[in-house]
Amino acid sequence: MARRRQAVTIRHVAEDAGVSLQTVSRVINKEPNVRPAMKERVQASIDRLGYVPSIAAQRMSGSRSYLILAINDREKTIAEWRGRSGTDWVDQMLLGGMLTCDEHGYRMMVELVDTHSDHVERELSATIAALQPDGVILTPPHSENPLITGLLAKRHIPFARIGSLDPGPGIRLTMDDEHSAAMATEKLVSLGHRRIGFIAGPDDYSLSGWRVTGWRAAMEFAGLPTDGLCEKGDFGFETGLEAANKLLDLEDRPTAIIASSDQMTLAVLEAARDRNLKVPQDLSVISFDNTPVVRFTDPPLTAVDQPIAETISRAVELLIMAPKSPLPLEPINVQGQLIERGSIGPAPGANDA
Amino acid sequence: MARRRQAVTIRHVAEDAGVSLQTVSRVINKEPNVRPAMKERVQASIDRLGYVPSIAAQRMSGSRSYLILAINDREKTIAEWRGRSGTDWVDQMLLGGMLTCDEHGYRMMVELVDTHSDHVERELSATIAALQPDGVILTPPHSENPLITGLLAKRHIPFARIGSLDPGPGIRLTMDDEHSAAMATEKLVSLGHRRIGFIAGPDDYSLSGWRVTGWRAAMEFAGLPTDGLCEKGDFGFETGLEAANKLLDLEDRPTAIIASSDQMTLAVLEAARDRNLKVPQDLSVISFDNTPVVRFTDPPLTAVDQPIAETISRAVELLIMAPKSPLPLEPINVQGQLIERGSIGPAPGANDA
DNA sequence: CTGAAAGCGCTAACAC
DNA sequence: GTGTTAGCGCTTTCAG
Repeated sequence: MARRRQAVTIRHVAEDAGVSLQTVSRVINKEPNVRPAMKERVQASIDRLGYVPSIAAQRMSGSRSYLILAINDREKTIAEWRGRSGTDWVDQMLLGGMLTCDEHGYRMMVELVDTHSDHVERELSATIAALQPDGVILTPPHSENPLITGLLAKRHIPFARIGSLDPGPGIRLTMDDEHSAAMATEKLVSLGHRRIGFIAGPDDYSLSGWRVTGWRAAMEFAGLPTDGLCEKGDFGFETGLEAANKLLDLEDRPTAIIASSDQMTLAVLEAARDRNLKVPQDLSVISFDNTPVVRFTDPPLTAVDQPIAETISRAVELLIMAPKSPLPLEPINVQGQLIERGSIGPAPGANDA
Repeated sequence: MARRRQAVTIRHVAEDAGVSLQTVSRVINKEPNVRPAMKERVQASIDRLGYVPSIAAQRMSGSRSYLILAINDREKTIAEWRGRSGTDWVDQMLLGGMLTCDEHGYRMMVELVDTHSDHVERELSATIAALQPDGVILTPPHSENPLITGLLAKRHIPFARIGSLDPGPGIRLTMDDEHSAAMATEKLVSLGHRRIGFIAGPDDYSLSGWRVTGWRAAMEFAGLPTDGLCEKGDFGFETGLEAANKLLDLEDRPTAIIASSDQMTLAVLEAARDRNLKVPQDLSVISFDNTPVVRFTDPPLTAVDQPIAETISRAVELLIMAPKSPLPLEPINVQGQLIERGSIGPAPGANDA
């Protein structure tokens, strides 16, 4: 390959504007101590020459890399891509992350990391050494992996933990899971449902617990029982089906079910079909995620939207600002909305068959 | 921000192994002229110290950046993300691209570029100057934008053009659109259909034309007419609906329709529903793309799968090899498959109402 | 086969 | 306010 050199460097700009490299550097980095007149002259040269700083060189000289790294679970992400499940988590991350990075002259890179591997640390160290990101976004279950958070903290790399409230370093952002679950539950209560089942996510996601808490609190507030009405899955279809079957096989079966992911809700729909239960006439269903698939099921799913794009956008913003303003210590809550579609209705007047 | 330095550099490795920087560099880059014994010693130090080269430094000293850039249409991509349409084009690109990059120690970055803007060149130049990618993947409609291909060629940056057969620089890769369309058509013909409509994509995508060609050829081969049976959309739902309506309003309306995207096929389904046409009893439907949504429609869609992941993977591989082995001049065809689902059936015995 | 020197483009630290 | 100097970590010459 031809040894590619930078077409136009800071040196060219300096010569063109008749100033020192440093002054150009100051203008690029919007540093103070440059007279407006000079600044303008330099900027004019930059524009005319079409100069753009090389991020490699910037990074080399010890400044920022203008790179934000978003880390996702390797196995899960690949499985979703391969299965073409329609989960658009990564897309929404990119939507929120890339656009916000753009605004600040940053770039976002996505990395897949295997949490369960015993060499997470080495893997992550390698990535950090190679890329030198200015900030890292951790998504569950990485957000609560002490090997990862510890490494980042030790390296003094600002990072955000999505879906984690654990004390410790890093910005914590949640999508207000407890409140969302309560909201969904209240909605069903207001429709007259009294037996509302809940399918929780796996324990290694903190938000699984928060959602259960929200559901339970809303149920108790309404004076309704929760015993035996909570099953658990791993967010996937298979386990969702098992959980749904258990709930629907209860003697006094629920007239409504909230499931902690779209895939598990798909399973609820299937379980209902198997029993000739009509949704929403015989069974109301509310989902979590609001991925594209919810509009295509029969009936379309009422779902708690996860504001992924906005959450990542907030995270990016805080990470970029980190050098200037310290990271907030308090968790940040980006609230989700309940998007109503056809899968919920009034509780059936009669009891179950 | 704390001035972050590389934790362990090539210098540490050199000292640890008792050799010169150069030798370490040679080992890293798998260059010849290193005795196996020495190589092993150095590699041992690398492993022990957990050394990873800084890509910034590598890039700086004029070698590779280990970066492949994948460029997508800005407006379209953002619209799809925002609309949560379930299009997983970007995900499939990442699936194929990231994993293949990984294997070779490369990284893939996704960029959104606005083709229709009049400053594409400046925008792209800036990105290239900042990132210095070793290879670029162009997706339609960028693949055929001479401003872009010209710039890349001038800069001697290896690039791949997905979905383009135009002569000129860059590797050309297609998903064999003509053949796929013919295959879909033949399938319908074999089911007894004689009036098979086609909804083409927009003209600024070459592959739109190839698909029409494939359909027309198969129809002619079967001795069937095509007049008035080809409408056009922009891959989106709205225009798909218009096209579907036109076809279904024909006096001698088609008993089968092939549409050039899943979104347009969704529109065909809706148009059929509006007319109380049952799919597949009254109307058979075949789609292009095979995005996640096709499994959730009623009935699920028979679709031509676009092997995006594999195509991007091939492109990445060739791009990475570019310095060693010259880019192939001939186009590369990655063949798609027809995935059969419930939306096709035998042609109705009687004519239309 | 191995090593020493020079420099990539930029910014930090310091002088003026 | 502005310029000068000295690297950052690596690879590329070019010597041995």
